[in-house]
Amino acid sequence: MLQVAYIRDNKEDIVKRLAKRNIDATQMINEVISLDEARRSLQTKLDSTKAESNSLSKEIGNLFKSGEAQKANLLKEKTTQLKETTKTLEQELNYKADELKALLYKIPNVPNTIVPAGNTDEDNEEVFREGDIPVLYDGALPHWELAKKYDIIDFELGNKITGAGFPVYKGKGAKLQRALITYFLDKNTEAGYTEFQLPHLVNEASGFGTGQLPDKEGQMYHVTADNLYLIPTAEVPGTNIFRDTLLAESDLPIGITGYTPCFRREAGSYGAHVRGLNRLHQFDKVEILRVEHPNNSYNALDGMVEHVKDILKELKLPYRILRLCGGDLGFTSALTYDFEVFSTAQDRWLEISSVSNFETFQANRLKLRFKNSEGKNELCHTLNGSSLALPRVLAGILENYQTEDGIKIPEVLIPYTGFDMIS
RNA sequence: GGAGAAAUGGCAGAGUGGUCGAAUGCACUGGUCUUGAAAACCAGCGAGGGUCACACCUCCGGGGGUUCGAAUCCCUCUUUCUCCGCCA
Repeated sequence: MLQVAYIRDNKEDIVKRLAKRNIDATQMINEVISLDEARRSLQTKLDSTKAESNSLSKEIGNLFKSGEAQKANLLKEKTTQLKETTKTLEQELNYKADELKALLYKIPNVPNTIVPAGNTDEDNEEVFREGDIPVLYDGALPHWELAKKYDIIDFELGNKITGAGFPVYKGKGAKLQRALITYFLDKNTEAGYTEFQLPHLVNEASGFGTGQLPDKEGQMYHVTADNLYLIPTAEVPGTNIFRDTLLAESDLPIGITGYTPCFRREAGSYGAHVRGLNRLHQFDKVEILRVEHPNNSYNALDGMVEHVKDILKELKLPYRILRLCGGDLGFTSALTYDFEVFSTAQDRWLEISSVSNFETFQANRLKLRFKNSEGKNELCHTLNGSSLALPRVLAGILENYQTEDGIKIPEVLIPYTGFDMIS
């Protein structure tokens, strides 16, 4: 959520930068400003009415004390009137404030100046590419075929137990999955992130804190009996650690990491692009999350990108990094880098990580602040990224590491799997 | 699930109808002292709204009520603790 004061002071710039998302925010921005003006003038009226009745109350108290009950009772009548005025003003004020809030919830974050303009993923800007694309043997298979051939992932069994999009990992497949999780967590903690185990269900307040609510509830599984939501990403419980928090400047930066399953309802879509592990209702992910001083957040973003690069390099997977264009940028993000692994057998790029700086957009909603060197409370910057999302990394490994004799395990993972080949 | 107690500023913790946005301690900031640091002493120090700045308004877990006036009384919800029950 953007801050009203920021909108007031940077109207033109905001409209210009939001245009990169292909939205014309002029009207919304103007409405915010006029709603805020209306809100403030009501607030002023209400405040002075309350001030009057406060001072009358004091007077009444004093009169009763000095035994002048008659005078006091006269004043009481006056306060009754003021009370009614207060009530109506309060109602009007609440109405305006709600309207303003609802509108603010609808305005996405302002893209950073280096975000390229564009509509679709085709307009994303490739900024880096590394790793050799392997030449595979004749008859190389996509991962869903490999999964069947080596009996390591069972999609049909998942259908039986739950439904589409809930695969069952078996034997060496399960072990490889667990190896990846442990390896990612180890890499992250080595880089200074503190490991957390977080709840997989969150309450409504947390959903609002990170922006899944009020508009995107359809994407989450909802446990209606207890009004809880299954997390779509560890970002939700992880970021909400810091809801309503006032930090000392010396607490920054904070880096945390956590493994969680992620649950996403997603609108159903079928075809090769969502086959196998490409898109699931339940998948595993290791997330990194940072709370930063505003002066350092872009530095930190670069650091996170380097960190993810390092992991992919160790896994020896061919990948590229994209700077997302305005049209592809997430609602809450100011700048996002996507990582994609090239899947040779599918002959396409698979998104495996998304690293973003939200600047103060989340912090404003969360009320996540720190006391700065001037003693003033200032909003922190928040960032997060996947490091990494499991299914597509797994798909990438299966497809790129396949040989006619079986699937080789990347060297860095062998200490974690205890085997070097799936055959 | 049953019975009881509690929720107050960054933290701890007083405060049971008016002068309480709230004692005190810790933490923090500035100063004195010191070669420097520590200690000691002095001063400052909650948040949000509002204002050019003041004034002023709101906030004592959330919501509602009583009252001229509520941190304080009542209702309700949530959470925590203690005891009992049940259970991995």
